[in-house]
Amino acid sequence: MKQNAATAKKVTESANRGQCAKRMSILEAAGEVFCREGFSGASIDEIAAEACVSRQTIYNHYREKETLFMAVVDDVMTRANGMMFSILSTFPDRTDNLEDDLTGFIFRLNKNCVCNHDGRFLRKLVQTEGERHPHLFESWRQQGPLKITNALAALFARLSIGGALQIEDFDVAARQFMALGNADLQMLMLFGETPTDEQIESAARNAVRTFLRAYGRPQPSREVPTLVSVTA
Amino acid sequence: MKQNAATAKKVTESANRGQCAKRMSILEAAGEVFCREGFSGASIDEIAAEACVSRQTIYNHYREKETLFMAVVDDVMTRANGMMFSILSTFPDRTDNLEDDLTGFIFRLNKNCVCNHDGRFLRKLVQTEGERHPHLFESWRQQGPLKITNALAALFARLSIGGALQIEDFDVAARQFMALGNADLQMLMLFGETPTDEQIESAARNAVRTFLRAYGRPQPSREVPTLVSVTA
DNA sequence: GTAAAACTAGACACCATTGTCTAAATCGTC
DNA sequence: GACGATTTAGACAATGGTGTCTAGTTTTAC
Repeated sequence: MKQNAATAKKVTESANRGQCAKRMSILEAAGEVFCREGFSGASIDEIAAEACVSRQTIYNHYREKETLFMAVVDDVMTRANGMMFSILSTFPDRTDNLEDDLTGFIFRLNKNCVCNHDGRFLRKLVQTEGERHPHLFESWRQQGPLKITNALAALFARLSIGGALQIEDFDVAARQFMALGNADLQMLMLFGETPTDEQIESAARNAVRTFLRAYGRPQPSREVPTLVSVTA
Repeated sequence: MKQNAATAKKVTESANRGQCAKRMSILEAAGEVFCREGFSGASIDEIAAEACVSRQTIYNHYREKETLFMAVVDDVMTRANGMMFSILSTFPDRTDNLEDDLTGFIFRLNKNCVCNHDGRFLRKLVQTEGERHPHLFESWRQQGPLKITNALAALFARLSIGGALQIEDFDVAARQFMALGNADLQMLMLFGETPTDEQIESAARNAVRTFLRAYGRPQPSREVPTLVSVTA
């Protein structure tokens, strides 16, 4: 019995490993082609070639083109949301050196969620196929971007109550934080380019500097030396 | 001779008026369908139906689908750029009441360039077909968004030199101004919704308030009354 | 090694679309 | 009303894509 269970498990695992590799290969290739060509422009043959798989295998795993598309969307959304919340959990706790901590946070957010493959793919997908599949992206919107903004607002509220920031509307501040973080990257992304680490870092620094100029408490550290030198 | 020229002109004008109407009707319908379905997904028959025109007429005016697509892109780009510069010329001159003036400016910019039909169409088009036609959008990028940012930066420089703003990097400030203006609208737009005037107005107000908190000179108008009342 | 399962290559019917062609109809001008 | 230019509807071949089927090959488990 024990052996049976063990072998059975081994069988399915092993069987799945081969299948799973094919499935993942197909999903990845399909994502690439759907993203590049759009749903209508993508052909199954092209996907099969890019996945190094026969066309029939695709039809075996995913009944038809539409099913494959859904699977691709689901896959990338799940991955993107997971990454998003993972990054969100690294929001700074301490309030000493808030500028560097926030800069690091938005750098991570941009690098791993906004500018990376999945993020770009998702945005493009939502734009190109959103009208055609409204229900498909509504769930993502609810549990993705919407929750992110809420979570960010809550974190800003904590910092604000703690006295590190002076924010009246936390939701607005959260959206502005995200917007500022993308300000220097939007144009690059719109034209399909992938920003370098240096560009993302610079964008993050600019964003946080302005954000803190608007919402940070009037920095005492910078004016104290001036006063001292004057009085001296 | 005079009469000849006059009649000839009248003839061509009149002939052109009918043709021109058809052309515009086709361009508009094609834009709609290309935007909705993407290049591959759009069918000539669908465009013809939406333009209330026979398929052959489309082929008479634009030799093939690709030509039609180019014409559509060119048309919308020209119109969008014109509107953009028109709005840009309404950037505030005076520095009394800068907050209201900037709010009005970004309201106009968002309403007529970013959130309107052409703006949304162009962004979607660049995203979906940008990879397929790199040269097509490069010219637009050069003489569109890039020039806008430069112009905005120059205008901020003027305000900054005049003492109304305290900006170090004008290019960064210009990009941040645009980004803040879109902060509250981005999510709506991404999902294909058209923001209401109230939403655009509110977004503009939020954006300018934060922008001025970051870059405005420490507002004297708000503290003067306090000082006066104290001295009184 | 064997048997079952998965994969491959290619042929196939079916359908949608592109772009051409033709004959009839419509429009504007004289 | 007549004429020329434009438009229309529909037929048409050619193409390319989807999804099915089959026969043969490879992989995997035992």
